Amino acid sequence: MPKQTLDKIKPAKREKLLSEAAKLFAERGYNQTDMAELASRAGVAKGSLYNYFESKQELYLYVARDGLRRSRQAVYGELDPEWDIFAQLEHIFRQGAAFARRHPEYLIIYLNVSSAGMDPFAAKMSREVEKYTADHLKAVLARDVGRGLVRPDLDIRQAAFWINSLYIIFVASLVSKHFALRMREYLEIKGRLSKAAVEDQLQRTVELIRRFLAPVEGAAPPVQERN
Amino acid sequence: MPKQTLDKIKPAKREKLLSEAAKLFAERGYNQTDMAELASRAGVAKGSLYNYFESKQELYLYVARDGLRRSRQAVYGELDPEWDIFAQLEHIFRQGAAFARRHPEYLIIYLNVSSAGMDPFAAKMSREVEKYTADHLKAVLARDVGRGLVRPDLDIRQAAFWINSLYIIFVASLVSKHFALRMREYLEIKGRLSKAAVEDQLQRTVELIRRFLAPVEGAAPPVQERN
Amino acid sequence: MPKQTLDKIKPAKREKLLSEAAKLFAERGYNQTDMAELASRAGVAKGSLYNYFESKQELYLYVARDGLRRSRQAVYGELDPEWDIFAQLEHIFRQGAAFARRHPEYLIIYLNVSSAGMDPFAAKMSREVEKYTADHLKAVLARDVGRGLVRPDLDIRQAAFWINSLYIIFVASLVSKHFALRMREYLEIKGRLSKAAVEDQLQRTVELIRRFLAPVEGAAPPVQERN
Amino acid sequence: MPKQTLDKIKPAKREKLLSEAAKLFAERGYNQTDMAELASRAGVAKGSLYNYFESKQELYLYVARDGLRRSRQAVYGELDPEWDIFAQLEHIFRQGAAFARRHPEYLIIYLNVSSAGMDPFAAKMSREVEKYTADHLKAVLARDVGRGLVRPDLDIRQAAFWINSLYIIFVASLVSKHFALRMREYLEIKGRLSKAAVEDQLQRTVELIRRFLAPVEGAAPPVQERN
DNA sequence: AATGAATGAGGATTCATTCAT
DNA sequence: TATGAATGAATCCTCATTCAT
Repeated sequence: MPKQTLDKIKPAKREKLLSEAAKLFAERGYNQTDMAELASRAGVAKGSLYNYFESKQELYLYVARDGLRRSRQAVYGELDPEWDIFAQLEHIFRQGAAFARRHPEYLIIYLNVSSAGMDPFAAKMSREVEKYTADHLKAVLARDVGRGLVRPDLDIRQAAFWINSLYIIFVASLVSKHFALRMREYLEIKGRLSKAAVEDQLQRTVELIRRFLAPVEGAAPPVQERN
Repeated sequence: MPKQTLDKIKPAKREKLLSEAAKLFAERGYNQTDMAELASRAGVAKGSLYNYFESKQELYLYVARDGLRRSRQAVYGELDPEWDIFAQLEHIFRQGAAFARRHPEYLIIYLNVSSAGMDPFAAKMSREVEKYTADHLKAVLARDVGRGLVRPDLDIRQAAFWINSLYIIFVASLVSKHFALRMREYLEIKGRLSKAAVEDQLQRTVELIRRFLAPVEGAAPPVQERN
Repeated sequence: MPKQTLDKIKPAKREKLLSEAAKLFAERGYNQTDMAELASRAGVAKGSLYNYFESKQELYLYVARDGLRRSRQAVYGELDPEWDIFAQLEHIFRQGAAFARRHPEYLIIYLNVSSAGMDPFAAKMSREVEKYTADHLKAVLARDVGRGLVRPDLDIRQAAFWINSLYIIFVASLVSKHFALRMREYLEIKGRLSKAAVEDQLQRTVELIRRFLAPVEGAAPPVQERN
Repeated sequence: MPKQTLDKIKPAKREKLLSEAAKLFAERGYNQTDMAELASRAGVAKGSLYNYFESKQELYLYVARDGLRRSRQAVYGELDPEWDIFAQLEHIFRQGAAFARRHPEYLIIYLNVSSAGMDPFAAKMSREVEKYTADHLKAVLARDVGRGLVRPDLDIRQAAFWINSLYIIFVASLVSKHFALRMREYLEIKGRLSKAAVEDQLQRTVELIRRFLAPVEGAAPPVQERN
């Protein structure tokens, strides 16, 4: 979608631009982001933005997709497909949390696709955002039902939906002022969310899911070793 | 927060104004909503808006809080505090779904408080939005632990957090284009979300929660009869 | 120019209205004065202002003329026409200074008639503002030339013009931020203008004029006694 | 205070803009001047004004200061500091009158700084406006007392104050509708102020001052020859 | 006569996008 | 290709005045 020109500029410059754009869009929201300020922060001329992208909307879309790609890389990049679902989920949550700490901007942008007035973006992005994760979760769940690690009566689609829902709320709580406050309210945490509190919450959530997935008669299956 | 003048105008006019404001804010988002268009849709003069509210921001805040009140009334208004947690949750989810159908605008506005650039609003509203539900859920859970309806080893704060998280995702899926698409993707639903599909999803989610809360040894407790 | 209704309201209310109007016009200037705020300060309804006056412009004109009348009363009201020009001038300057202290608003409004954008008012008021003083000064000067108190070669019109010019600058220095600062700059006065400094300046100015008017050969004529 | 952009546009365009701005501000006053109309008169887009200046207020301030500089240049630019005070005063009054004829707008703007509601501007400009002239007048007077051209008992600060007061009233009478009318009223001039009448008034005023400054025993000193 | 809600023209400022250099 | 000045539609808010009660 961006113009060819974008590929011709120095990678460092391109990185800087995309990174500043993501931060600014996350900070201000789409409408409140000023192309002039963006250009200035990125150290390029305002007009140059229009050499690289057709419009603000294209730029936003590109940044959002770029963020999605980075997020996916961060979360799934080092995930071994052979791990069982429990190992994968713990990995996913932990990498998600780490990514949220490093690049809250991309998660904020993701969360924003569901905002009022962002329907044009939702129409273009939602499916591609969700499909990968949905397919992955379902495939692993199905496989691990087959392996006897997950209870056989599980409704896989529902399970994937619920698990991902908890993941969304979890990462949202790490990057959104509102969701962070909500989490602290529910969990009665005073002050800022510490790294330890996040790790604790992560483990509790994964444990919750483990319990939900595990075959009923026995205890939860042992955590599979990875690397 | 609104000016006194707002109380002095005819109720029908006030209703119309607040209702159109909610719809427009939900449709366009805060920044893209034009006060002139709002006035025109509400059938009042632009200047009149400023007789009722100090600013666009005050108006938005009032509409958001008004929506919260309506939503709470719709969801909790006819809830009998004596019902057990399972009956209450089913009621809450069902009333939430009905309210989402009747007034998606208020839920959309609620979801928007967590959007980028809405921090000023989040700072003012988040706590009051979440506290009521958090306190209520925790109280009922604690009571029903005491009654033996809920397993005693339950971490009540965590449970309340997770239950409400599922509720948020559930209603979001009914009002947001993005979340609706996401739900259809996960659940492999073709076309629009039918009322029946929503009811089905509602029951599955409540059942999931019931299972999670129920004392382990026995089956899930029977659904409590209400009137 | 005001409507008849103005005469029918209680004098105290009318006084309050005119007084608040003068203060507000002086404080903010004509354009920046808000009829709503004026009404509120005066303790009347906004609509009532339009029962008393056709428009903001009429109101302003009335207040300005009213101020002129008060100022003239304060300055000339107790002046004995039989006093010589020197006694009269000292009286005028002193009463002018006292009036400036009591009612700076009216002098400020007078000074404003010469502001940019106030030509419509200048067209209506300037002559009536200036004619009285001009005629009076010239008459007394002419009389006192006849009495041998003022040098016979005096150009009476010029003298009246210059004397009044000094008077204008003198009172402007008492009520206008700019002219006060200018006076302090020229006279090298630190801090606020004290009452004593004003009296000193008054006497110096009157003495200057006395010297200018006095017949050349002799000393300045003795100050005429008045009750 | 203006933005850098102002320096980067073509001088003719900048001149046109500043000149139209001065005229419009002088014609309408600050508040009544519409940025859109200004842009249109200056032949630039409305938005461009905001590329040059942060705000209307900054623009006004710049125009006012620019006018002050031009006025000072016109009046003092060709003044030889070696001239005696009488030659200098005649030069100042004459150049002032000429400048008032060429650029009444700048003098009108100066007079406006003392208007009601212009205190924010007065606070920023008054001292810089008055200090130069005050210092200059006092210095020349002191020097010429030393040279025996001015009577030694003169209170120099007072004299400077009075002389400048007469100058202000003189130029105000050339540019302000109100002061022009006042002058015609005092001097009983019918119709417009002719150039000859202005020159006559100028000479009379300077003669008045000469008489006031001259050492008492002798006649006024002869007019000093310059080039 | 008094009130204050209603009106809408007006006006400062913003900002995505264009385009000449 | 890079730049940033130019543009003008868009938008929040003000306020003199009207008019129904």
